[in-house]
This record gives sequence, C-alpha cells and structure tokens, in this order.
Amino acid sequence: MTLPHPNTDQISLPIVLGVLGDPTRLAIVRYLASKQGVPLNCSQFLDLGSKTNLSYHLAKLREAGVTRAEVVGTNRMITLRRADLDARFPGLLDSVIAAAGDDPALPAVGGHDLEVSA
Amino acid sequence: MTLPHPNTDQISLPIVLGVLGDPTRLAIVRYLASKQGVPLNCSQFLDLGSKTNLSYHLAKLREAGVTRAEVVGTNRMITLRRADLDARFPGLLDSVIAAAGDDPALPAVGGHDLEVSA
DNA sequence: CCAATTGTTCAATAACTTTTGAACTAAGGA
DNA sequence: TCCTTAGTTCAAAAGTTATTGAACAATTGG
Repeated sequence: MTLPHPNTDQISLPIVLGVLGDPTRLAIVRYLASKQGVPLNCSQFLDLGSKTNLSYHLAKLREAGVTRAEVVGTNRMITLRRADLDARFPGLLDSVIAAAGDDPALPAVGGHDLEVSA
Repeated sequence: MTLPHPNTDQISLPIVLGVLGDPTRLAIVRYLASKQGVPLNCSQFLDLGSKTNLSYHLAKLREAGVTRAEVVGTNRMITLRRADLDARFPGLLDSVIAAAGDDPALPAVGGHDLEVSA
C-alpha cells in the first residue's frame, strides 16, 4: 500500500538533476512549491499532460527522491521532499524553484502565473 | 574561429539541468570548478572518456551555456560561465558544485579526490 | 452490488541520447 | 614541407526516455 521512495542518503545528484531537466517535471515541482506543502493528487496536474503521462513523470520524481507520494484511498497525495533535499543538497531545490518561478517557457498548471515560494 | 554560445538571457533552466544530469558532464563541471577559473583544454578530461566522446559532452555544456570555449591555436580553452549562470539562476551552480564536491559516485579526473571551490 | 473515480501497468512507437571508429580540418614545430 | 597535436564531424549502433491508448486494480458512494 505504500509506494517505494529512496532514503535521503540514497538520493543521487545526477539523477535529481536529470529528472528536473524536463519541462513537465519542472512545472510539477514549481506547482508543488507554489502550494507550500499542501499535498496534491495527480489529477491536479492534468493541464500538464495525459493521466498516463503524469503517472510516468510523477513516478520519476518519486523514484528520484524529489517528491513523496502517500496513498490515501484512491488518491496519491504528493508533496515535495523539501527538507530531505535540503539536507542532502543544501540550497539546490530553492535555487531551482526560484529560477523556475519566473520562467515563462515552462508549462503552467491552470494557465495563470504562479506565486512560487522558494 | 569562435564557437557558438548562448547569451546569458538565452540560457534555459531545463536545458541546464538536463545537461548537468549526466555523470560525465557533472564531473567535467566539478573539475572546472576545482581549477577556480583556470582554463582547461579538452585533453585534460581524457580520464572521463574518449576524445570523441568528450567533444560531444563539452559541446553539450557549451551549447547549454554552462561553459565557454575559446579557440587558442589548436586548443579550445574551457571555463565555467560562473558569473553568467549566477546572474541567470542565482545560487544554482554553487549548490550543484557543492553537492557534486563530495560525491564519490561521480567519475573523477586523475582518480584522486578534488578540492572543489563552490 | 454497481458505477464512478483515481491512478497504475503494459506494449507499442517515436524520439532522443550516448558511444564508437574512421575520416577530417587546422595550427604549430622541425 | 612533413609530421604531430588538438579537436571536430559523420554515420552507425546501442541504449534510454517520452508519449499514447487499452486494459487493469482499488476504493468510495449510491
């Protein structure tokens, strides 16, 4: 019932960077950051791709250790692993989120601009 | 005689992250950082791959705006675009270099550990 | 129980990336 | 001029990633 996640010390820098080097996944991370820790389910990202495709991208983010997914009923509640990433790679996630915050080239959920908290 | 480089404002976050999400290229960036701005030519990275393969990876880094290559005779002198990256994505390169600094999973030039300046 | 909702898995395909060797260009030194 | 050094380019092969639709599982509500 619980999904596999890497431990904090298993999170790999090149894998994290590679996973974030995709516009859809960067948009997911930006949107999660803008929600300041409030868990979101997959359906809230449907603007960014098909259900199947989001399942794929969200699994990549989870397996890389960027997000955590908790099973709640039929939902997977998704959060950013901010504290874990900051412990492992200090400052990295914040600078990525800040840089993504004002990037009009990234896809956006809802089509409107975001107030991103870095 | 000069090679193509993106302007600072043309540097793209997902492209930079994608390019850094490769162990060989991350090792190149780490080694450049450890040399604190001293330009290196391609041959100094031969521990990381074949000449052809390095030419490929160094072109990726240059085209992404991570490095600058200056033609000096038959050499391409390569430096990190620290100031440009810091202007465009404040803190990003420093946190990547710091995180890569103590990563034994990354390949290393010379086989010995590096004093990385972040 | 039945239907709707949420999300995964699978197989296929398309697209991209990495790596290789051989051939090449361009500059520099003997 | 000839040889060496430095690096690129090309085409092929191998591997990886992204995207899709159809089928599937699991939970919830009526």
